[in-house]
Amino acid sequence: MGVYIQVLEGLLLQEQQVISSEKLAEQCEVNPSQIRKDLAYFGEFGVRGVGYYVSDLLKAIKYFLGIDRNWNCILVGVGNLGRALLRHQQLAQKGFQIQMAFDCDPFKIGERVAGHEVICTRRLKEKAQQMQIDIGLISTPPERAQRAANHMMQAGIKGIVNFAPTRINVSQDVIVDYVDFSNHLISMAFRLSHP
Amino acid sequence: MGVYIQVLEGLLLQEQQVISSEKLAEQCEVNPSQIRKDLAYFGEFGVRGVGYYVSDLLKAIKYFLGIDRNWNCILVGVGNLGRALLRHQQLAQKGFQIQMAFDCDPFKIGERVAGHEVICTRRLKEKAQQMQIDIGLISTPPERAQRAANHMMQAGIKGIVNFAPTRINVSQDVIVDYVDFSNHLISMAFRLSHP
DNA sequence: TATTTTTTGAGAAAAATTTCACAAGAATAA
DNA sequence: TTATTCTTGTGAAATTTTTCTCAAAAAATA
Ligand SMILES: NC(=O)c1ccc[n+]([C@@H]2O[C@H](COP(=O)([O-])OP(=O)(O)OC[C@H]3O[C@@H](n4cnc5c(N)ncnc54)[C@H](O)[C@@H]3O)[C@@H](O)[C@H]2O)c1
Ligand SMILES: NC(=O)c1ccc[n+]([C@@H]2O[C@H](COP(=O)([O-])OP(=O)(O)OC[C@H]3O[C@@H](n4cnc5c(N)ncnc54)[C@H](O)[C@@H]3O)[C@@H](O)[C@H]2O)c1
Repeated sequence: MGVYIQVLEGLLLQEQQVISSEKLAEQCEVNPSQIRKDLAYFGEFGVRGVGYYVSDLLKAIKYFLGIDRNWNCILVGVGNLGRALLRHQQLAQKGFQIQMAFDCDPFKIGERVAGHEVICTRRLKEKAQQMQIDIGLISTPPERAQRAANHMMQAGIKGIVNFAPTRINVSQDVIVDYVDFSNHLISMAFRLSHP
Repeated sequence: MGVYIQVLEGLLLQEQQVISSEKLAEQCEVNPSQIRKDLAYFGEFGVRGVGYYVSDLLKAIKYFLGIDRNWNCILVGVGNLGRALLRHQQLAQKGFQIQMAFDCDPFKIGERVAGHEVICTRRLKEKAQQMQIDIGLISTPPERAQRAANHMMQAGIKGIVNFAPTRINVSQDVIVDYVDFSNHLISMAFRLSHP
């Protein structure tokens, strides 16, 4: 589904107003029926004989996915990856604004990164509860990921995206999503080895 | 499959020598049959009544996936994300060593990042051909990703991992893998919106 | 040694996903 | 107006993935 958004945003920039499932499928590298099935799932957005109106379709997809609004995020672990994420303006443009950044390293606390003052992790609960935080991003070393998750749960955060390559245990009302780049490299290694 | 490695590596550290599909499944948050099917696909590694020998299983999985060797990588685009990747030692530990880093910004060329001298992208072909490079990582802005890919293809690179949120066109003997964090955030937004 | 327990490997069944095929709606051309 | 072309939405078919089940192998116990 993310691909559709990516390609449709591109079409919008090129000021293309209408696209057929066939053309969209080509750009997304999927089957046209796949696209029609996916889109039909949440409404009738196409016009027979014409195709889909790019702008309307984008709005519909975003509404369906729940990204027609802003989501408040915090980040724990201001290291190499954490800094990159804080400086990555596109996240905010897509509606995922990192509101605060935490670290436990006294040398990092107080430092400013991309307009954020790095705050001590011990103050996470207090700080995060002042604002309604929806999503927590973990970019600590793997052995600290569980601790970061615990802090987030104590602050009532219900969605955690974990960039550290380790599983974490959470109460069952919390949703965890794991991001692991190395999986992509592994997949690449596999595909290159089995031509 | 990446999850299995992650969890098995953890078990190895804890010096646990044997694990059953049931216990492994618990930690990986998947179904035990799933694990047995997956593992049986490339051999008989389990021992009935006992389970799987962690170390042997890891070796077998790594061999099967083609990550029992080193893969030479280069990176194009030494910005926020590029720097994070260059400084991320775990990649090299996993057998994906970033051998060279390229950028087109004259202010960045010559700079040293994590032991790498940033090289002008125009010299990519010449430099990359001196060493057998397997995989190219793209961390340029999206509008420059195609150009980066073209440079890589000219140097004979057959695997491209694209961190820029845009599709790229490649000749059919080149494998592309797309990494897009925002997909994870979108998925999280969706799951939080539909409880 | 015989019996019970544990746990895999794999065939069968179930579920989910993807693709096909085409009727029907909308635009265009005759 | 009528025929033709284009393209969606959807039921049916095909394929893939996941889960269930259990015989059989290995270890533990009696
Ligand atoms: N650097 C990358 O490109 C990259 C890529 C993929 C995954 N990752 C993963 O992301 C994580 C971070 O990687 P990195 O390269 O930024 O590491 P890093 O060591 O540069 O940064 C980790 C940061 O977390 C902080 N920290 C440690 N414990 C903490 C705690 N309990 N609370 C708050 N902050 C804490 C440290 O002070 C440090 O600033 C790692 O798990 C790594 O495997 C990194
Ligand atoms: N920063 C993040 O955390 C993050 C997260 C996810 C995805 N991304 C994606 O990764 C890419 C890079 O993000 P960033 O934040 O590092 O951006 P950035 O602007 O900091 O870095 C981009 C770098 O690419 C270089 N560059 C531009 N054109 C080039 C070319 N033709 N050849 C070589 N180098 C070139 C620029 O000089 C710059 O150094 C973007 O596409 C972004 O969407 C970034």
